[in-house]
Amino acid sequence: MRIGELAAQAGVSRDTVRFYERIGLLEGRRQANGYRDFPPETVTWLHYVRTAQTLGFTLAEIAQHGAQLRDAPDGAEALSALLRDKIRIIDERMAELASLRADLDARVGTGCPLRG
Amino acid sequence: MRIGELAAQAGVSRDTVRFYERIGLLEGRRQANGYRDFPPETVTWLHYVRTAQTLGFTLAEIAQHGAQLRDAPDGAEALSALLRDKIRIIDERMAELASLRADLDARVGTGCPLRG
DNA sequence: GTAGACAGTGGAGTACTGTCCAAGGTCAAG
DNA sequence: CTTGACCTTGGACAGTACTCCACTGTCTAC
Repeated sequence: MRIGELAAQAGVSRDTVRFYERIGLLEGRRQANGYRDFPPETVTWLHYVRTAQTLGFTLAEIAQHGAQLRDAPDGAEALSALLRDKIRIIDERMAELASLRADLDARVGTGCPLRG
Repeated sequence: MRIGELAAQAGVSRDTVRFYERIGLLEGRRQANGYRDFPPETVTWLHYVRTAQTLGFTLAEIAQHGAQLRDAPDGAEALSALLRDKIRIIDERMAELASLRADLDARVGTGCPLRG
């Protein structure tokens, strides 16, 4: 898959793909003519990148996830472990939001919410 | 309250306070000697700023919240409205996280989660 | 009246995450 | 064999949110 198709399928720009390759978030194989060539699962990897970004990881951290995956003896289990870790973070984030929500809820309608 | 005390109570650096004043996130009253002088509720405002940042607002947007508050005929009601809006956003964010969690949950333990 | 903590300014620098551009190479179709 | 879509590179630029620095002024306590 060339860069244009990957970009379209993953919903990012070509420049973003090149940028991601530069910072090590994407592996760079090449065709004989110099064009980048990506395997289909790169699309899924980019979706994972967006997910992790949503959870507040920096691209550098996400690149490390990728490196861990490549080094793991069992790739599938390693990724499952990463995902379980993301789920834990989601649960934490939801708990934070719930407490923030309760806090805001308590302030709404009080005489002066800013001072509460 | 001078800048040092505000910074300590709000958990930000003095430079951050000065930066926030520069971009209009904070009002700048001055003592006779030129020192900044903040009312106590600025601490609460800074906490609000952190909350809004957590929810993904940029500082420019948050500064607009502040401007809206100042312009509102009923300050307390205006802030309550802002808070209700934040609660709505929190609810949306939690729904997103829940669906993300379900998605990840489904992938964990499958043969190859990345390709799913 | 001096030391030390605190305050002021302007401006430079940083990290992160892209985004754009110019100049040029590749390839399929007509 | 030219056109147009697609690809390459390097490097400049942008927006966000700080962070640091040098130099200077103010105030309190000894």
